[in-house]
Formats: sequence, structure tokens, C-alpha cells
Amino acid sequence: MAVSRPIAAGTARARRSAKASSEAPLLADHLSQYLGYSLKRAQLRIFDDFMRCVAPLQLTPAQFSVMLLLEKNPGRNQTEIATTLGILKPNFVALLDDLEKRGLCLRVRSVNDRRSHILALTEKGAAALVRAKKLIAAKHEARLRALLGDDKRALLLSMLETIARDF
Amino acid sequence: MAVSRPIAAGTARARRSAKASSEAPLLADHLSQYLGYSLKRAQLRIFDDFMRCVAPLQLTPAQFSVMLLLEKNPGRNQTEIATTLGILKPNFVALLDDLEKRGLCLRVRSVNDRRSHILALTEKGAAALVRAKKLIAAKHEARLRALLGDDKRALLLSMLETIARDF
DNA sequence: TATTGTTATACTCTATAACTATA
DNA sequence: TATAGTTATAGAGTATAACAATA
Repeated sequence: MAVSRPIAAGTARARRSAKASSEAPLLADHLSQYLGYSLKRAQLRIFDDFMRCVAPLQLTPAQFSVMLLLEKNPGRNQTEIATTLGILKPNFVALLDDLEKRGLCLRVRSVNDRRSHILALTEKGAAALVRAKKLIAAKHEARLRALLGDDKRALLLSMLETIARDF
Repeated sequence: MAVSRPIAAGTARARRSAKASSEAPLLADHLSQYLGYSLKRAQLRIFDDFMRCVAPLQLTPAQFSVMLLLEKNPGRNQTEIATTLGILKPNFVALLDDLEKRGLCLRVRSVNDRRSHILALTEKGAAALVRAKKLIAAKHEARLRALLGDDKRALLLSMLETIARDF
């Protein structure tokens, strides 16, 4: 049971739509003081918007990150790609099955080590990735820049990386 | 299949532990440019650390947020608390069952509206919450302050709130 | 009729053990 | 003996429909 899609009780929107059962809005501002809470709320919003922006291509954030990694790292096998993204090998199978079934990527048996599947984007996959990157840049990331400004956006990303790396 | 617990291929740690199958580390730095990716990575780290810090009390972030809300908003019913946190009513039942079974909170039938369950922390629940807050302040949030500094921490929180509210 | 809390249920994401085929 | 990919499975988290009691 995670903290998801919260309704900010302190916002004008929440105050306007207060239920008749109790006029006073709930006090929830103190929750935002906790990094985990704010981080989770922001992450859900961002993933939601990401999915909407990339909806024509039907790609989840995880699928997009896999395809991005395949593009920049040709010749790698499933274990290497999955591990880099923090996806466990058993859970990576279905994700790849889906991408492969849609003709976006390929598994090829390695000649050096016949246990390994070398992963590659198909032409269709590469084209889809190009389109996805354009949609994300034009809609998703552009919206973020408009909201925060370029300097604050860069600072936010660097702080998040710091937390992911050093916390 | 989400982006979780990733291994930063560019870190010194990752380079040291590179597998024999392929000496070259994977290029994954470009992923950090995407807010969703960095946000998710940071969120997983923070939730992980939150759980470790509060392990003596066996509270999840969601349970903690519920108890915090009960403390600041006495006399509210299940729907109000759940909705404020973005928890769907059916999913809130098991969470409350667990807290109530452990003697941390209570459901009381409302006298005004006998359909409603008014929620309240027990004395034991209030005491646990005090302890949890102390553990989080002393370990979890202190670590964040040490990592980012006070000014950047405040800026990070305000940017995350902006995203959650206005994106 | 509508709402509160609840049950049942399903789907996604995450995690572990164990199998197969290779090495 | 160990590793790569896979299967089976279990547990969280999240979502919807529908029910009983009450309004």
C-alpha cells in the first residue's frame, strides 16, 4: 500500500471540492516535509505524464529505458542490460517477449557463448525510439523546463542523481 | 516492469566489479537525463532507507503517512484519510486492519453517521509515531541534510512539490 | 438514490527457487 | 561447478465492480 495519487488538501482545488460531511480541509502540508512522500508524489505525476506523451508508441518508462540502453550499447546480452537497469532476470523475460513480439527488438544467440542472447533494436525499434525521444523532448521535458526553468531543472536532476548514487 | 534498483554503470563501484564476459562498462549515463528515471531511482533509495531507519517500529512509508495524518486530523473517517493520501478505499481496509490489529489505531462508529468509521491513534500508536519521527529525523533526514546541505534540501523539496502540484 | 466500509477480484511490479542448456 | 535464460510462483501495490448497512 503505497502513497499514490494523493490529493493535496491544501490546494485551492481541494478546498473548492470539500465534501459536505466536513467543511474543513484536512491538514496534509506537513507530509510534504518528508522527502519520500514528495518524491513519490512527483514520481507518479511524471510517470503518468511520460506515459501520456508516449502513448502513440505504447511504451512504458521501463521499455523506453531498455530500448535506450540497447541503442547505446549494442552487442550486450540480457543479463547485462537487465542488471544495469535494476531489473531482475526473470522479470526481464516478459518485457523482452513483448518488445520482440512487437518487432521492436531481437534476441540473437551469441556465437562465443551459446547460452547468451545478444540484444539488438530492429529498424522498427530504432525508428520507434527516435519518435519516442522526440515526443518526450517536445512534450514531457519541455513541460518540465517551462515549469522549473532550465537552471532549476538541471539542479533537480543533479540532486536526484546524487541521492541515487550516494545516499 | 519498472525501473528499479539500477546499477549505475558509470560509478567506480560498477567499474571495479565489471564481469569477465565483457570488460567495458555499459553506457547508462544518458538515462539520468530523463527526470522519470532519476526520480524513480532516487525514490527507491529513499524508501529503502526510510524502511531501514524505521525498522524497529515495522512501519512502511504508507503506514507512517496514515498515522501522521491521523495525529494532525482527529475525528476523520476512512474515506477522508484514504482520499487525502491517494489510497483507494478498498485498499485502505487491509492497511487499517493491520494497524488496528497491532493496537496502533482504532475505528470508532460515528454517532452522527453510523456508516462512518472515525479513525484515531491509540496511545500506543501515538507513542510509536513519536518514536518513528525521532528515528527519521535523527537518521533518515539527517543523512539527507548531510548529503545535500540545508539550502539545497529545501530547494529539492519545493521543486518536488511544484511538480506534484502543477505538472 | 447516494454514500461508507467492505469483499472479491484482477492486473502489474517485484522477488526467489529451481530448471535447461551451455560453459 | 558456474552461468544465461527461463519457468513457476508468491507477495506487494493498485484498480474496478458490487454488496450490506445507513443516509
